[in-house]
Amino acid sequence: MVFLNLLENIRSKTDEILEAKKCEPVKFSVESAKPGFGDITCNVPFLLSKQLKKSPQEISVELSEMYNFDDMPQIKNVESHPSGYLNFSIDYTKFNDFVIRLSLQENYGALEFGNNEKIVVEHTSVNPNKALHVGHIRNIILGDVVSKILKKANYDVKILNYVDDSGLQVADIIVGFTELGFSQESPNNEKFDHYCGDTVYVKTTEKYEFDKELEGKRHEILKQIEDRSSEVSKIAQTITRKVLNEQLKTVWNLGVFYDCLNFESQIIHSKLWETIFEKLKSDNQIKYEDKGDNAGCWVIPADGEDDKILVRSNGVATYIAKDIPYAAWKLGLVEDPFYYKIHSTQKNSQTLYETTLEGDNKLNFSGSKVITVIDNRQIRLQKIVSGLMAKFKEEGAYTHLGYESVTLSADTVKSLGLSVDGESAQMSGRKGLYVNADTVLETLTKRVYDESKSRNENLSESELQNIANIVAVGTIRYEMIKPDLDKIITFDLKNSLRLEGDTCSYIQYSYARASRILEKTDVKPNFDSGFELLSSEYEKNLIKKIGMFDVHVNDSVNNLSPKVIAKYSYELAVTFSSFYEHVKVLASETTELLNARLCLVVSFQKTLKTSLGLLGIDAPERM
RNA sequence: GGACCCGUAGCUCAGCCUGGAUAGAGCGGGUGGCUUCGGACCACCAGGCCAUGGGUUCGAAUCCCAUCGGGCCCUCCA
Repeated sequence: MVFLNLLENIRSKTDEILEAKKCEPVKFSVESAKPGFGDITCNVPFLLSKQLKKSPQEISVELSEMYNFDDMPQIKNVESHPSGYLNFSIDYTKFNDFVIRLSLQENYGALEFGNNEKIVVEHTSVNPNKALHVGHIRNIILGDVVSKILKKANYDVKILNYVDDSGLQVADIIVGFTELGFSQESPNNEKFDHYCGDTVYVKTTEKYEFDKELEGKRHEILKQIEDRSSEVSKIAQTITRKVLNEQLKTVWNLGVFYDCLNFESQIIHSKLWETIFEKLKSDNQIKYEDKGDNAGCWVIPADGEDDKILVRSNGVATYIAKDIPYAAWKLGLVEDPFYYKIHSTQKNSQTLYETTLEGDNKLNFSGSKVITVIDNRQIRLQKIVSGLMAKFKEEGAYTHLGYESVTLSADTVKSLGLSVDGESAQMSGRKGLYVNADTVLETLTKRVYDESKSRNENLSESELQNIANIVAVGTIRYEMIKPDLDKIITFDLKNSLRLEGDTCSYIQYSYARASRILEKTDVKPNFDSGFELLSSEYEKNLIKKIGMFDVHVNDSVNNLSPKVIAKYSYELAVTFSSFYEHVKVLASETTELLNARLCLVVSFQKTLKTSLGLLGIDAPERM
């Protein structure tokens, strides 16, 4: 810990001073200061004003004289600002060494939050009847980045993907195959998931409009899918597996990997529901209605809102009856009915497991905490589930990480040959109103490839491909992580191709520039020397920014907020770019200064790489 | 009818959780900077009653309430 340490030490010093002054305890803040107000700032004088019956200014002056930094050489002094704040200044002749040395460590920025506690992150969870589109990408990237951040905070993270292979959406494409005679092989080597989503699904659901008999078939088909011995069920198995495998390829291309796949069909067959249903009954969490609108149903009582029906009057469970046992399973509340087998080896060579009902291999993918990443349209359902889970385990063990959806801009809708009223449109699989993830990645990769080629004459084909891939993936990830979870992303194909300004490629470019500096000199950075020579504003700003990495990791873990790391990465890159422009490293006057600056450049690179790594973004040496 | 989310510069957004000093970025507009560690850049200018109205507070973009705009959810569908 670097900057966090300073903040905590100042906080405890302040606490001691308050105790010595016999003040009532107050909840004050110690945080990084805005430029022009020292390096670290504390608002405690404001909060004591009433209690001590003095002005914040007076208190500030008084307190500022009571600090002693003998045991904190990184702090130069504290000043009372006329506004009332206490402003602390860093002694960079000491702080530099501290930051640069620590930033070289492998686990720089790592924090102790989790105690290696097991935590389950579930994300993706897409019906295996279509290709992934940009809306799914937000879910996948958020889930992936949250997992990485939790790992950084020392949680033992297990990543799950729930494969919803038995719903109506799957039934729809099976209707297409069995009733409308769509070929079970995709034409012209088209990616199979694209074929199912773009052609079979759209065409089949289109037909429902005119052919009500066909629409009736989907329920019949759905029933047959759930009967594992039926011919239709076997076809559905084959088809959904094929689609899933294509979806996984897309996901792997984005650098996302899982530990285990859970199939909904197996959860249904596992009798988990029956177990949990009995448990709910015996714990009086649900009630049987014998009169009123819901007569004959089992319902979950919800205060304020309508009760949620769990089992219909005909005895058939509703869809929420799939989510509840799954949630309980993830939390390890029920005996695990599954065995595990290897599904595949992922692109990063990590083994991917899947659940199975036969076999003898037992593994454990449950956690004492669970985070489920699903968009906010499901917030009502998720509230019910987490409410129920809180009855079985402590409050907060089951967390729904929600976010707003991705819509398409009017221009992008137009480019799909469709029209829309207004500025943007919700995506719709049925209407063919979506942009596939593969398409976005391909378009972006091509754009970056061209850009990079025009800037570099002497790069080989494979180097160009590699750069294009790294920058394209980074760009998609960055755009999905950067906005607040509560903000709707309006996806615009053209806009997403931007490579200037606050974009991933800007950040990556700063890394590539740093690489070039190191490449152009024969001097090997020697970290045994002191770094007090780094004293210009640009150098100090960069060191401070590097040192503040842990503050942002801390913030992002505490709030489950991936965007904090995106913002930090950008700020770090901006600070370096300014340094780069104003401090000519290779033109340093003395060898000592040159060495110190080279070390700073290395320190920056390592930190940026680690920070981008949390976002699942690679840093290229050249681009 | 009920629940949740959003509203900050021409546009896209950060800051809001945890109230405090001068409300920050990017794009777009206007200047300036390559005898260059790579211009996917840097430096600067213009552009804001932080949706509106109340309240709490010594102090509100930030907390509370109401209103207005926009979105989204609420079926014995999945």
